[in-house]
Amino acid sequence: MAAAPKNARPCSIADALALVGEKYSLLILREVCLGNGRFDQLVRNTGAPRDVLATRLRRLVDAGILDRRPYSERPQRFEYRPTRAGLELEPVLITLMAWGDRHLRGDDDRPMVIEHVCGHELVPEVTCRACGAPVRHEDLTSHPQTPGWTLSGPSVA
Amino acid sequence: MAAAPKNARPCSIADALALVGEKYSLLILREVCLGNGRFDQLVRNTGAPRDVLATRLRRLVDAGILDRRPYSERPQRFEYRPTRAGLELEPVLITLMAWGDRHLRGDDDRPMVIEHVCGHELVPEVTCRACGAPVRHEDLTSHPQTPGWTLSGPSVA
DNA sequence: TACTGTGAGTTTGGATTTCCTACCCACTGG
DNA sequence: CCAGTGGGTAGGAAATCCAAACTCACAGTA
Repeated sequence: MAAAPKNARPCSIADALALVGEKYSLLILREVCLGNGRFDQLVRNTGAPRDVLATRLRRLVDAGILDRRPYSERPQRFEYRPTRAGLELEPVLITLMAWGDRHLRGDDDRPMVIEHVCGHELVPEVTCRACGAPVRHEDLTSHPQTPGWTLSGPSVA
Repeated sequence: MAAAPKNARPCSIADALALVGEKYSLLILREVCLGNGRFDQLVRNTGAPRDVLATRLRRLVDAGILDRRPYSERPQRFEYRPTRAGLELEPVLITLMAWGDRHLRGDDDRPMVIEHVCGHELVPEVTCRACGAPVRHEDLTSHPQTPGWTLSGPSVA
């Protein structure tokens, strides 16, 4: 998943996945968002092999999704924290988690529950900013913007 | 990414990614949601090698995310369409696409624009169903539910 | 009848990635 | 001095990916 597939539809989903779609990347981001940004915590909590973790961390830092900051000189120790771009990816994680809770588990064995400041449990909902309505498939119309690509595929081949 | 990492935090994000986190899976779902559910369209539009595509399709059908239905007998031809579970994954794709548009591109070269029935361009926003407020990192508190796992990691090791 | 094309895959063999175990280094606390 | 912890590397085995070729069934044309 290192690079976006070639000759494929140009798409920000593909681009985003090329960055964060590799195995463990989103789990790393999850832990970092939970405040667990140290190497060994990440190893324990994500289950990633140490070398893979080191590679992913470099990539995510390069991509501007994580920030690597020292929390101790002598011995030098670093901790990873989400940048603004990283934090803005959190809603994706939350939405995915809710999907997994709903479709892959019973409603009663969710491994994690998120509480919102409003006092209720967070049930995430993707809405249209303009009208506030929840997004439903039937309410959407897609408009490709790339010359040569129609809704159904490349027009010139 | 075939299976969820072992010894790692139990988590629906990990479970969901074990299903749809493999390379191309989400791009396949994107195309299927756009209505492009035929094998050769998927090959062209996702850029996936044919064998990988065949493997992914089987997996997604088994997982109940896609439905494989004949659209022609003689010759037998099949087409893939999203199930309800698949459609409910669409908001994740849309949120991810918006993130990619914002962070990986200029606002003026988005490859695809989605229009909402309300007449405006869709700008997706993840909100709290209870209070309707957009989800912000600072407003959330996570509560692990699994014995042995705290916020920062396994407590018993 | 033969000839060409299409849809939906499967097969093959090699190139990449990932995984896992072990090791290394710097330091700390006892 | 010793064991332990944080943050990595090294090396080979295992899994995955990829491109291209191949299959099979049928359709259209001539």
